[in-house]
Amino acid sequence: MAVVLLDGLNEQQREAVTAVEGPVLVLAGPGSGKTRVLTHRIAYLIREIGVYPGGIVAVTFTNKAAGEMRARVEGLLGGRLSGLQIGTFHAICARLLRREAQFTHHRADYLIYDTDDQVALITQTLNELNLDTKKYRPRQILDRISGAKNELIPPEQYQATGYMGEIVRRAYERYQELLVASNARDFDDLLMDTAILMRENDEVREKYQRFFEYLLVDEFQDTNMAQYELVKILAKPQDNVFVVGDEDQAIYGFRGADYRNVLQFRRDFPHAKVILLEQNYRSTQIVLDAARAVIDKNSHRTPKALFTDQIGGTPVSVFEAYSEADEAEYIIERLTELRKKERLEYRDFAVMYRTNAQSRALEEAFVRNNVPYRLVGGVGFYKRREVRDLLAYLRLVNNPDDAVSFSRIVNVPKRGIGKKTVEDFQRWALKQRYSTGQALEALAKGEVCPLNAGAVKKLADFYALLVEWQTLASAGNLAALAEDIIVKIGYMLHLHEISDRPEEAIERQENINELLALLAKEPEKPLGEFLEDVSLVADVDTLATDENTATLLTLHAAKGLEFPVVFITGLEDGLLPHLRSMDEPEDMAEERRLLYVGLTRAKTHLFLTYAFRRMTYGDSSPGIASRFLADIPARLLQGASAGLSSRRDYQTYQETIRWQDETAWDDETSPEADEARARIRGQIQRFSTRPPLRFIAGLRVYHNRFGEGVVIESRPIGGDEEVTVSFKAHGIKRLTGSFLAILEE
DNA sequence: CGGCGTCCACTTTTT
DNA sequence: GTGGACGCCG
Repeated sequence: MAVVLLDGLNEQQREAVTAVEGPVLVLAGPGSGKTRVLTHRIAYLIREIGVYPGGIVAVTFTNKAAGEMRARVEGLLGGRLSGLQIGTFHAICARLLRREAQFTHHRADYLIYDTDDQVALITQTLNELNLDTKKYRPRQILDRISGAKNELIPPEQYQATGYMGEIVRRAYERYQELLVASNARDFDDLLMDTAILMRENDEVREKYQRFFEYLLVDEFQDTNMAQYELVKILAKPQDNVFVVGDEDQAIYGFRGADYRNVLQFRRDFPHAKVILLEQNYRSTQIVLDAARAVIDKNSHRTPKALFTDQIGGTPVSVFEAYSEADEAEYIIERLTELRKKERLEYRDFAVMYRTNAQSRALEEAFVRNNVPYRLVGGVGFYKRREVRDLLAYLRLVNNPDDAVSFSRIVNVPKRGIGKKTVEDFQRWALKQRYSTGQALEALAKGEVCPLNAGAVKKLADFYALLVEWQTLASAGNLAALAEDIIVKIGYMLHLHEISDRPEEAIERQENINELLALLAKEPEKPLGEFLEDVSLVADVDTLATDENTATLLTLHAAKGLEFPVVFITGLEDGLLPHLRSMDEPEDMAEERRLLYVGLTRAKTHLFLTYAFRRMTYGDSSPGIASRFLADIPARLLQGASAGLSSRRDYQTYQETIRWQDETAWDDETSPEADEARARIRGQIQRFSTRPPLRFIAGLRVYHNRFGEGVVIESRPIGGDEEVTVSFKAHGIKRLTGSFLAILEE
């Protein structure tokens, strides 16, 4: 058996799998088989060491990774495992807090607020405190609160610095009160509350320290302070803690993650065994070299000697597109070509980008060319208005104290409970120290209140509906409950009313049906459990791997994945690196790591693209090649087949890059460096190609409706051209080139 | 109270 | 280019 588990592992991997006792830190480069190490280690612990599965806790970054890990361990051991805990920090904490609810401020059936809920609640808080939400941005306040929670600072311990700090302190205090009153937690609370509970309650802490015998943490570089605190506490007393990470892939700093935890781990566990996984089994040497050239520019890192058996490889292609549409067309062309030439499948291709907004142009091109694709993230299913509405109903049935859900749907569809009524109601509830649910109940029972009779009646009716649904919910059929809600509130009709176009209404209906189907899958599941599942799913989790389609995703979502062919788009200064990161060196380093993560997802083919101009906020702005591009040595690049059409342009491009390579400046921010970079960019742009135009000024053309005309000017749009034509009978029009016939040269 | 028009911020990234 | 927030008016 041991033979099977350790078979095919290299020396370092084997060492990591079998280092059973004490703390272990695995520094794992991309593609070095860390998932393999984790799964084999769990299997090894269970089969060879005889550890009880329930004593093992493995923490992953996404639910999907958790599912995959479980499947792989079960595959190795040949059967289902009960008790083995694999999940995200958030999911594991959520469960623990339910079990230990008696020691916390929340009931066991508390619910989890996502980002949108948080914004709604903080907005309510700010309004209550008479703070202008224009001046104090809800998102900003939430960021500060989130930062505090990540550092395990509850509102009462929050030290306000400055005027803004005082605002945050007051908002934090009230926001937290409202959360508790709604019996809800936000994502950060799951971690903070668990960590504080562990710190303060000896009995509970010792119970879990005993219970969690072996702790394994994946993506350790992306843990924040609260998570690391949990690791430290739960590792004791045996300190059987096994963490796997790579500082070069730390990309969640914005969420409070601190890759320095990797260094800190060595200090906190000085006797930890440190194992380096440096052999890469994923990529060609060229891909690795390109990635390395990019990441090497980051200072304060442990250099790693990544190596691969796959010598050489296909050079990395760089392409300057005219526009984002052109960029997308280029991708489709390369994809189609490679699919034929190299017999690749759609699922072998991934297109990555910095921001979700970039997916739009790509999607359009994929649809237009009938290339099947799947989008990870973006405006996810659970973020759709109709889905959120229905979920809010379910949540309110589950927990009538849920203030956010209440204000979301109390008047959706319209039932005559307007803003004024809701405000009065909330003020009264606050004064009486009632939660939302208690206030509704009191109202329905006829308790005196300052609201007028009509308003009371409407609220009482609404409450009666809720009570009815609660009965239905306890009867246990989720799908039946949801259908009853939809019918009683006339939701399908409402969908038509809020939709601008009939197709939109149909789409919304389909989303509702999808949600119903989801509910029908597990009709017996308790409502609370279903809602928790829903609130903890990330968009990455929805990535189904069985379909044969290309994948569109953000660089963040790409972590942990691999594809034979990877396109990284939008390599422009301001996008990657993102404008918002450009003035902080730490943020710039993270942008670089983000690109590094993207580059190292590729097995054999890597395409890097940027656009000469790109639509943002509805108007077009010029783009310049990302400064990161200049860090990749020319010997790894190919321009010719990447659209740098003429040999001369290609050479100039290569020379430019090579020149840069030799004059590597050490001070990244010096004026000289900036100037040099600007010059390179100028040259790259000047000598790169634009798509050749079919239509040039003076050309005589014919249009089916407008008849004969003469071209004034033309510019490329996607694979097509936008042509301005002066027609004999209709004057000047701007139209798509493919609708024009050329009469004569 | 609700409908409609205007203004504006939004685009970093996610559990 | 678009959705959400706000203000005015019926």
